[in-house]
Amino acid sequence: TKKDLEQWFLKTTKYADQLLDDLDEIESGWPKNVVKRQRDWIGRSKGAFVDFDVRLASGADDGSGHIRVFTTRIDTIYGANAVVVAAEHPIIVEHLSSFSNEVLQKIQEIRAHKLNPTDHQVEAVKDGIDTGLKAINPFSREELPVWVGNYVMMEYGTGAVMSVPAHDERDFEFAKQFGLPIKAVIEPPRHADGEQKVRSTRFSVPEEQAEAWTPNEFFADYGLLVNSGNWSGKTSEAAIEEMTALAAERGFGEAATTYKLRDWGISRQRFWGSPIPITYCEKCGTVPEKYEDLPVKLPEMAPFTGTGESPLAKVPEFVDTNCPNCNGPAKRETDTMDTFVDSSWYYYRYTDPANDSLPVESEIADFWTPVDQYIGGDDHAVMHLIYARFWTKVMRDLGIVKFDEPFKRLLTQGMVVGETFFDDSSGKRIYYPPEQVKVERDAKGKIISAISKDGKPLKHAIERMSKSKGNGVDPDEMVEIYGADATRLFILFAAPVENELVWNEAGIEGAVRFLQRVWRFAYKWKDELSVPPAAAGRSARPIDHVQPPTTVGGSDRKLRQKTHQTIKRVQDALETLQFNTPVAAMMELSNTLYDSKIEPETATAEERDAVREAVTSLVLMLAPFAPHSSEELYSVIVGNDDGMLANNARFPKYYEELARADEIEIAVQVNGKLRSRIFADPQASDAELEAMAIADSKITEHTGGKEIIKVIVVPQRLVNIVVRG
RNA sequence: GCCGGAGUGGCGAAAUUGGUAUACGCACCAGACUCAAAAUCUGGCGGGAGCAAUCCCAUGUCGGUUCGAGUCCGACCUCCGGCACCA
Repeated sequence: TKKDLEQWFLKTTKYADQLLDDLDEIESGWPKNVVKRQRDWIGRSKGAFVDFDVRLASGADDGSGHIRVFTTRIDTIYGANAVVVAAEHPIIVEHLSSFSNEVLQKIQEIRAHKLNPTDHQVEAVKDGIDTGLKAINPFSREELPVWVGNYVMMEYGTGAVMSVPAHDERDFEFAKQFGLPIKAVIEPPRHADGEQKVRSTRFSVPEEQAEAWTPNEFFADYGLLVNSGNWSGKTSEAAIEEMTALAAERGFGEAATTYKLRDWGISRQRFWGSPIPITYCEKCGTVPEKYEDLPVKLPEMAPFTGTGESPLAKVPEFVDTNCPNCNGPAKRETDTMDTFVDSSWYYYRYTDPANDSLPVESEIADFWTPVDQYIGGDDHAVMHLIYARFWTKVMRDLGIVKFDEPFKRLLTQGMVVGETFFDDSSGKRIYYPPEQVKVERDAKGKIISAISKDGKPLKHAIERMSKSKGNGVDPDEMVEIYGADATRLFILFAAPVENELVWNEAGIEGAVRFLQRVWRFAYKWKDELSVPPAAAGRSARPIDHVQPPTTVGGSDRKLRQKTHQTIKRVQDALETLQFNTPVAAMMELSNTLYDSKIEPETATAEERDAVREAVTSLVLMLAPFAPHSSEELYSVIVGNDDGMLANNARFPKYYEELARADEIEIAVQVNGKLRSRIFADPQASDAELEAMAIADSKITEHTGGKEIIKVIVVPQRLVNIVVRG
């Protein structure tokens, strides 16, 4: 069909090495598991191609050439007992007429099973048949049978492998299944004393009978070559290098690298999407649309064909066109592009969205990109994030951008997930909404059993929320009940962004209470909060709501200290994209405000300033987390409704000297065990701390009558006294 | 099977990266207010012993390094995720 033969591809494989190697460049800014998945997906494998000459069953050389296999273990080639090819391999197609019915039937069977994998069997059973063809091992000149095997994939490597059962698990299984000879040619390496280097002892060759011996286990590690002609005695590493070189020299092979990554098939048979701007002319062949006639526009309407062919093919006004080259009759390509094509470069387009002659102006793209921080779900780890990286490299090669990688840092936020219940006895999962399921739980809340209303026992899982699974939470409902701010605050507070969040409404009340506490406190101090007239005047300069250090000591001191510590904590956390801990820090500040017991009626001038500073800072820091409440409270503070932006508000400034404590608590340990705490001036010297610690009454109880061997002082933190006796 | 990641209270989670484990919140218990309830406020809240000061044990398990380990090293157990005949 058209789909098989006329797909449009982008040559991602051409960039496979760059896509893999450049990961090193961005690794530090990307989540580990995404980098790993990309590496696996690209799947670079270094090895060699080796050509096996083909003979007919009669032994005659019919000139049908050779079968090329890919192997990473050319050092094991003397152990090959067969060449196994995929059912779709050209050599099979070529010789179909010469095969027996039995062989033909097996080939059909394997092909059919591949097209229609009935079940996802964990362990697929090895299957295959000897075709009768022969292949000559170019190293040993041995004649080997050519088999068709269901475990060889046409899509990877060359679609043909040399089967070395003693040193490959799959070949081993295959050989056992069909009683093929198993010959060991790699021996585990040994130390000089004869002890095996490789920990596994499941494979060892009894030396005197190595030739006749059939192992009952395979050994897949590197080792020393045996039974390999002149190569015997070499290490795997050396043999791989030298045998590959020899193959290249003699012309029956070469070093080769293969990838799991495939070229990117971008053809889609849809009535929507970006058209592929190509026409097919009877005279000129495949001709791209003229630059000035771009973009090609899709018709408004297209019928569904039901045949798998693009609906656009049934729209003559679209399909029939003139050749951009000779102006003769021509047909348009009716496939449209994969949506990943668009998502590969939308972020560049954002920088220059109105440009009608270019995707993006190079200078503008260079100014804004690469993207400093990209955020998305880790479901895009391989698809979108590889395509976008590929696209960027192509743009770079076209001279549009000057860098290799589109996203310097990547954050994969976790998803909100919920419990799902389903019945899969029919083979398909039929989901039941949680409210229709009777659930029995143990003391820890773990599900013991789940039964549907009509009495069916159900399986359960925790999955990404979706309508079809019935485990979704309606955000509007949450907003209705708790408010948008509390809902948002709770989600941010409940867990680190990258964690999955199992939805549980229980905690959301805490967020509501916190916002209410802040709100109540601010209103209690309403009349005291307004900014001093000097600062309130509108100016182009941002308003600093935080005053530099003035007072030292006093009841306001503690509050100011907490305020400035909180500012630092929130600021640091936001810079590293942590959103749960800053919420905790702000809750602490709010608690300190209540604990301070400073009342508007009785407060001193310094206390009023301290409270104003604390509340204002809290309101400003809350802006990213609870924007509505924050704006409302801010209007109370500045006395107008223009909002933070118009008022030039800025994130509160933190002063190191104010954040610093007057007195710090120092842990005192004896032999590493906490025995006491002392309070000391932060400036106290190590010697002073040591003296205080040794003099402490709780400490003398533990050190009395014992010899002090040494004392470790960690500045600002602890003193550890090591005693003996 | 192979490859990653993670195991801390009843629960979600903190811990300045080797320095006072359990911050903050939820749930729970008690008290205040109330005719009562809700809301709010106050106190408690890892386990064990003790009237108490205090002591012992505890970050999946076992061992190691260190004055000191949730954090580093080794082995194992469990859970989650990815790949799944990739030659």
